[in-house]
Amino acid sequence: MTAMTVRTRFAPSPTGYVHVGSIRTALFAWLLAQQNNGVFILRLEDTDKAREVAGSGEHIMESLKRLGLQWDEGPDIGGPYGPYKQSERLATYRHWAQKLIDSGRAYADPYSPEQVERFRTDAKAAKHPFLYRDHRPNSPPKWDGTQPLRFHSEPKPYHWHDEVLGDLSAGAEVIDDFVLLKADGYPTYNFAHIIDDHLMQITHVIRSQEFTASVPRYLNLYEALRLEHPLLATMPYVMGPGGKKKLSKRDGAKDVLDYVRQGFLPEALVNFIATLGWNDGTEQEIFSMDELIKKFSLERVQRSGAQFDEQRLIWMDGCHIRQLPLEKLYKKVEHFWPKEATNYDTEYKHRVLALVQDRLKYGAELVELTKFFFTDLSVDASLLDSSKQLKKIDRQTIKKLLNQAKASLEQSDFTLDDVTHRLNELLETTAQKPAVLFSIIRIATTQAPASPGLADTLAVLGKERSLDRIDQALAAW
RNA sequence: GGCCCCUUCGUCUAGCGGUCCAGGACACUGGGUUUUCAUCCCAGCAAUCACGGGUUCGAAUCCCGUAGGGGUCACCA
Repeated sequence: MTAMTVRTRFAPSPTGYVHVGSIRTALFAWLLAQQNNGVFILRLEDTDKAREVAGSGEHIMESLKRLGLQWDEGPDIGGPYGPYKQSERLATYRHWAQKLIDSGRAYADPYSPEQVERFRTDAKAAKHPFLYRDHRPNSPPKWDGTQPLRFHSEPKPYHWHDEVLGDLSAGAEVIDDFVLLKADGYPTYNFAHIIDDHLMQITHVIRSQEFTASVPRYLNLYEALRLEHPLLATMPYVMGPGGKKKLSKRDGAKDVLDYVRQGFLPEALVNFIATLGWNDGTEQEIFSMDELIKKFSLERVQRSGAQFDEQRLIWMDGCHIRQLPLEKLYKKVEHFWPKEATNYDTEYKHRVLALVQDRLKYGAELVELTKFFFTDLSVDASLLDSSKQLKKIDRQTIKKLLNQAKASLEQSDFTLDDVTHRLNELLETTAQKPAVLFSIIRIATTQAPASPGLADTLAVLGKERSLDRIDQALAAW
């Protein structure tokens, strides 16, 4: 007996960008497909033309691609069960709607939107849940395609299993006659996704929490259609700051592409998003893509919401950066050099990158961290005053020490070994602590509040530039 | 209001009846590594496991309540 191919899907509506919360749903669906040698499908649910945002379909695809979540079937590349854009599948939905009409399980809604709205507000005023079927017409008109088409539900209680939440149940009171086809001819999500998941042979429906309350209605519809339902898995929300509300665009949730643009590594973003609400049961925190594919499981997905913590993402990106071989890191941060770096060859930039790899947290930080390797910064004497070690030492002493350093470095060939040797020698001849002597030289040669190790920095900077900067500092201090 | 779901350090979490007066990580604090910032290493801070009842020799873990939070009740997804 051959196991059924696992087919998962990510089905966003093109109404904007994807934030961390929705991308996590996509990631888990993708991981599940990869781990089972299955198929990951991208389907665009563009059935609400009022809310649709032009270009967001492309934007979503770009986001997935940049994170490495490539789909096997989708609107741009097609596949055996296309089209993968719901607006291009209208005839299919009408066909299935007709089946329901024929079996007496769908009927035309005779009310105007205002009338339905009135039913709703009345129910709300009476602190009652709104049920359309309380107003179900006895003899609905023949459906002519201009009225909404409603599902004729058969209310009953349901028990079902959710791969994440476990066994769930709900009573008959939540089952209602929801709209299948809107007056504009487009299907609702509630109808379209069921037809598509079936036709596209989806095995696992992984979706966010707001849909769990609707599951009993879906189950009722599956029965009316005589279809088996796929495995269902509910993802908890990713919460925004404060932890009370789900992450949302309204409250400033960032586009995942923004993180990519800031130079966060895809593998770090994926690691972070995956471990926000999932872990493998060990104390491991840093996972490669391959490890995630191997170890992921729906059963270990958290049942409660998880708050988004950017600090943790920053830390994690630093971890991934440090793990990367220099050459790979070089390729990934190519776009983040200070603009002055264009005048320098790749060998020099490699040497600079090697020095800052340990302290780099994300790509965009590269500018601040390496600026002084590429351009002379104006001499800033306030750096001396803000130094814990130097603020108590008078300018004359500082300049005297710097002159001594200059004298020695003028003799150096500026290899790392020689610079190191001379710096050590200077500590002895000046009888100074490194905290004092090295700070002076460091500030003189970098004019930066922070830099890599002094000997390394000088060796990369080179003799001419280092001595030049020492002279400038001596003149200005 | 009805229905459904959730509840362990500030945050992400481990834990599926005894090895937990609760472990790890982020953040924070202090110390160490020839300067700074960072890495790395040590140490510290931090949850009476939402609360109250049971069950049990024994409960963060099982059961029942309560409270708090969230979701849903659209011709949005």
